Amino acid sequence: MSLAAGTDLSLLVRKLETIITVSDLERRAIERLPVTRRQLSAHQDIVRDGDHPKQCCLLLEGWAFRYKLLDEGKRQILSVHIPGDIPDLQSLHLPVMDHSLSTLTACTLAFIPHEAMLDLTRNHPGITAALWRDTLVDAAIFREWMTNIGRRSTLGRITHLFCEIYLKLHGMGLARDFACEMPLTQGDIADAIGVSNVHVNRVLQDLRGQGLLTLQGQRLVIHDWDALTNRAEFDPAYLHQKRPPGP
Amino acid sequence: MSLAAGTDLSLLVRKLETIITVSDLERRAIERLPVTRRQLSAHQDIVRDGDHPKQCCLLLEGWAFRYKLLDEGKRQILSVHIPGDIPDLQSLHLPVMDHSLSTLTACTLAFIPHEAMLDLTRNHPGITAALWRDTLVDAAIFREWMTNIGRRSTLGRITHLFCEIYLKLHGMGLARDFACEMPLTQGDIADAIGVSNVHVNRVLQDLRGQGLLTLQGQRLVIHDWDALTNRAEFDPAYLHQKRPPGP
DNA sequence: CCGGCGCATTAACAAATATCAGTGACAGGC
DNA sequence: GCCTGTCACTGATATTTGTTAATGCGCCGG
Repeated sequence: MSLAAGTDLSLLVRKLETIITVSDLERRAIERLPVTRRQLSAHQDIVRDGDHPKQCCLLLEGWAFRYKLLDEGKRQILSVHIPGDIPDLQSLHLPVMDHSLSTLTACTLAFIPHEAMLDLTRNHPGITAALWRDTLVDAAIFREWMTNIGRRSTLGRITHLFCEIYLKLHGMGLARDFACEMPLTQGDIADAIGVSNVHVNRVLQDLRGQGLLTLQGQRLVIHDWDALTNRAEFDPAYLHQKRPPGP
Repeated sequence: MSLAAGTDLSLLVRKLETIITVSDLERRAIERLPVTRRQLSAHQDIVRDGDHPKQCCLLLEGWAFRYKLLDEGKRQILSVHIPGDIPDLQSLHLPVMDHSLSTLTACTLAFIPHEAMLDLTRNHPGITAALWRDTLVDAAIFREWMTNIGRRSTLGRITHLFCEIYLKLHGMGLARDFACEMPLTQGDIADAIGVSNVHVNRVLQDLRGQGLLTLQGQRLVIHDWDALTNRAEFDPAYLHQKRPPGP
């Protein structure tokens, strides 16, 4: 808990507002939540497969991702998270983690005790519905990823991932003009879309060669949004964003 | 609404009991829900991508599945549902369907108006939590499927799918002795695990050749559960079943 | 009883993708 | 300023998987 708590939690309010309308009463209840701020460097696990967490975390700054590890070091990345997300909200009702959550870049996190979140939901059915809905959007994104991994070409998978990340950032006001940060390495992208890192490299070169996008350092620039969404068969409906998702 | 409504809805209670403990008060509230029973034959859409449903359906008899369609007829199956499931519960908070729901076999369904479900959740926070949790388990299964499709061998994917289905049926008392119905065609399996139907055929023959399972007509018999779960790298934790999942 | 249809199966071949084995650029720690 | 590790990138080769096309079987309706 800190002086900045109100500020930290206003990010959560902003996130919920991309999904529902938040009343003043609800806003105040949210901003009264006890939070513990913590800084983590890149590639630190926040919760691990098998853990029984007693708190959720709100991502304030930086990127995080969820993943599962299989035999022989195979890894599947399950989701990518940006400021405003609560990547382990599900732990509120599923006591045992079935996957891990890790920082991708250096992050600032606000930890909120489950106790406090459950109190909040007990007293504010509207917030309960909003948080429930947030986990449902999460699931909708999983469904789209399944489709991406199972049924699209590698080129389609990569472009679809980029379109999604750009729109998520844009929805939180963190990107515009078809450019954004892209801290995922080629190996991360590979583990997110179910191919090898070598193949990601080759397809990225193809995409660059076609002039569809630039990916340099940690920065993605999309040169032709319409062409890209076509290649990806990208339809943003699954993101269930409140406002019409014009980038 | 019908005389059989109480009976129909006791299936929902049984389902929730595999996940939480249901009080008598809650049980009575559930059994008071207004339901419309309907029979559908195999391969009928229940809700379609883009629809704005005004009700949820409880699956009473038969199997259903969710799917997305892509260009050129590609299809990704997202989940398989058995009696006790509410496959479109998410429509309670996500007004627009981002995928379709269809019967796999002939089905009996109980439709419950959103209005009535929302009333139920307003008056029974415990049920809200249970339903929310049910959608979270749904999402946990999506995560496992993503991993399955993205990072396992075709043989692993098929065996993993079979292990999951068997345990889900077992959890609802619909299967024992390592045998169960399996109405999925090879083409359905292919669309669930992201490979071609021809390849599914080849790998199934391999599995039969190894004596791990029998798949004849519409019936699956698992000959060596331990060997199968090993091949699949199957860990049932992600199903979040209340009781320890010994088959 | 026949015809049609969906499903399982097969083979031959083509395409996509993984694997392996590197190279070089760059950044951070000491 | 050097060492070390990570990351992007490359080429050769091996595997896996998809595609296409054809066959046969069993079931259902007329």
